[in-house]
Amino acid sequence: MSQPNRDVLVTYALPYANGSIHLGHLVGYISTDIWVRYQKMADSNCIYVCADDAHGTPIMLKARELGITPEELIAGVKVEHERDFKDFLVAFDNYHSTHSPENRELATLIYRNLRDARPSHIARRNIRQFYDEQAKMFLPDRFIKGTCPRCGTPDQYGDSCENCGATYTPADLKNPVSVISGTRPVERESEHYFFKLGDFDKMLHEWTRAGHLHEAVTRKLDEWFEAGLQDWDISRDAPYFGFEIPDAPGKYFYVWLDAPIGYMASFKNLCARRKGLDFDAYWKKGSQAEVYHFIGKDIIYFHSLFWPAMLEGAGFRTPTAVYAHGFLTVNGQKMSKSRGTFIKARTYLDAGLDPEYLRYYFAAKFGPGIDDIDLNLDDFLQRVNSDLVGKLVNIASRCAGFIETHFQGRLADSLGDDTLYKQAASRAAGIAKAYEDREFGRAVREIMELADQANVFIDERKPWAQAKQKPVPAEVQLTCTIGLNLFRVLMIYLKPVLPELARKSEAFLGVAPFAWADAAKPLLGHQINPFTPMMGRVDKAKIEAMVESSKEDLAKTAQKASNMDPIAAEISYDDFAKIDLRIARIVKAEHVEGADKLLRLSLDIGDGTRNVFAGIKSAYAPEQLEGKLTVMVANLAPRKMKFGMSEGMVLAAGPGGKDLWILEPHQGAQPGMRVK
RNA sequence: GGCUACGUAGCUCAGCUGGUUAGAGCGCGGCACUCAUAAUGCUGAGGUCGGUGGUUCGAGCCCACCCGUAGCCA
Repeated sequence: MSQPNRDVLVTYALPYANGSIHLGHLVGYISTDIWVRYQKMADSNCIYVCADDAHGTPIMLKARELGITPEELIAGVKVEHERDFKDFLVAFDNYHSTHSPENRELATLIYRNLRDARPSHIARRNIRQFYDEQAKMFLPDRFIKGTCPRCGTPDQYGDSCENCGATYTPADLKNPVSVISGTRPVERESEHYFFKLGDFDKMLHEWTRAGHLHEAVTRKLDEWFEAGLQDWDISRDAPYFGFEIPDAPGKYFYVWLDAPIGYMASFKNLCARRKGLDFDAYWKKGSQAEVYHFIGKDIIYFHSLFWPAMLEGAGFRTPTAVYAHGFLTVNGQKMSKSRGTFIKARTYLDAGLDPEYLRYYFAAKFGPGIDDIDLNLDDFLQRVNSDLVGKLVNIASRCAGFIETHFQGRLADSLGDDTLYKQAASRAAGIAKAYEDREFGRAVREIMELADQANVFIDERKPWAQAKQKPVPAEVQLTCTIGLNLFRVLMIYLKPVLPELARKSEAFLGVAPFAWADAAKPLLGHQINPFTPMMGRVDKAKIEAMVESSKEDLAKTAQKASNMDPIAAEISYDDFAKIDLRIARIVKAEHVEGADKLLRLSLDIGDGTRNVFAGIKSAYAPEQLEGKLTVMVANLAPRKMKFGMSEGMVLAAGPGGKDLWILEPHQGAQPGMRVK
């Protein structure tokens, strides 16, 4: 099945340099890694590149919050990401960053090519957008919150409602508030740069149905063609962490413009170090090399519309295929912080779980479609233990002892009856095709079927019974030689999924690293090494520990991430009871001469009026208040102020300025009633 | 709300362009074996294929509507 001379470049979507890798990410990185490892075993010249996606507002703000530069932030995250990938045996040929000289150069080149095309594929026009006057920046939709215009749910993001699913623009929100400063944003005009996607309508229409995509993906994309391809806003105003647009001071490339270019940049960075690797041979128009982008289903349209159009417009080749996969659910549900199923890669490893368990489990469920993959933790434990330890490794384990003790660790010179071996070896092409087609689930099913056959075979031959004869018959050596050769074939087939277990198997058998073609010929008359357990069983306690520490993990970060004032120290009821809160009628409200912030309120609490100065002038006019009921602290020690005595205090909430709201009781409450 | 997927035994999944009594693995029950990390083999019990209606000689597979789940909506 090997196809020499195949030049293959593979990418997986770039992780955002703003947070940790979690198990959901790993579905994609691992499945892509499996495909790449298969390609390499089958003699393709296959290269797997990736990078951190390092630009954009969230990274800029997170760095600001941490009091470090964005460069420092992304450098730290990159180290963490690379360590996580390495520990899950995801073997990139290069891992770069979109904040790199290569990416700046390529983004600039692509932009210039698009802009200078005749007619130009870049347009400029003014748009209105929300602006935070305090933070002095334009706000992305996700940084504006407000009340959903459709269902009235408060505290929803500027692009959609989590409650009713409505999508809208921030301008539709009721009471919009900037997440950054808490102030009300204002609309402001600014010039933006647009990529004229509509120029590529015909090209994309053809491209999306020319075998580069899964059928379901093509159907999904038809939505955009029907609606008509709109211009794509590729610029953002300063302050922004990214690359400044050429000849456009203060304007930056939107993070999604330079992110896919990061694939090329990472590859280019590798070309500079690896002999014989030529950037143009892969990316020039008309290139015969194959380029595959593996992605999650959430970012299909960036990769299947914008990206091919950009490449086409800028004079590069378009991808051979874009392969989208589904999302990860845990125990049948979306990953959840409160359930402890939002599991970081590092949390899994720290719990002492073997990364190959997860690689196997994902592989067993992975297919070419966009169906979600469920990590059922009970199933995970049973399936991995049964398949990997009980069936697969067990074959080696139950044969090795006989060879070692009775035959000095030497395999027989022939198989005797080679029917079963030939049968197993003949499956190579079918399993190769399953890998090639990303039908890893099918591949695993076929391989485990062979493992079952091997165990049945050993059971039938009963070497343990024969080994009781003196001298031990050669039949025992034959049986175990067949058994170990079947194990070897299985490990060759599984090497893309289980590279570490394959490495241990190679060491045990005393052979060079497995290649795909090795399955065709048995290992005979060969000295093997003593067997040592290669893989332990999944420990239920470790899974439980992982879930528990995921809960703790998220509890900590949630606390840190929240802008909310921390809840004050606990008090007893007695402490609370000391505060005498009363319903009060505002009988009079007036400005105080010489005071910027204060209003003088006369409050009636049933036993005559009291004089209270309240710092609410910025939010209320006196006439808005007169006659209203509110709540006051009635037993607060009187305080002498510049303008007179203040005999209590009214209760109000809000960050201050215009955003200040006094409390008002429901109808029926009367002045003087105690609030308790 | 619109669109695209998905919804098959307790669990995880296969089911080719519609065709006789719907499959596998795990788990569970029984039996056997004891070489092996209490691993393995044989065997058994489990499903009105999300719901309703329709097309057809015939539907898990086609159509309509509904319910549930995931993702997307520049």
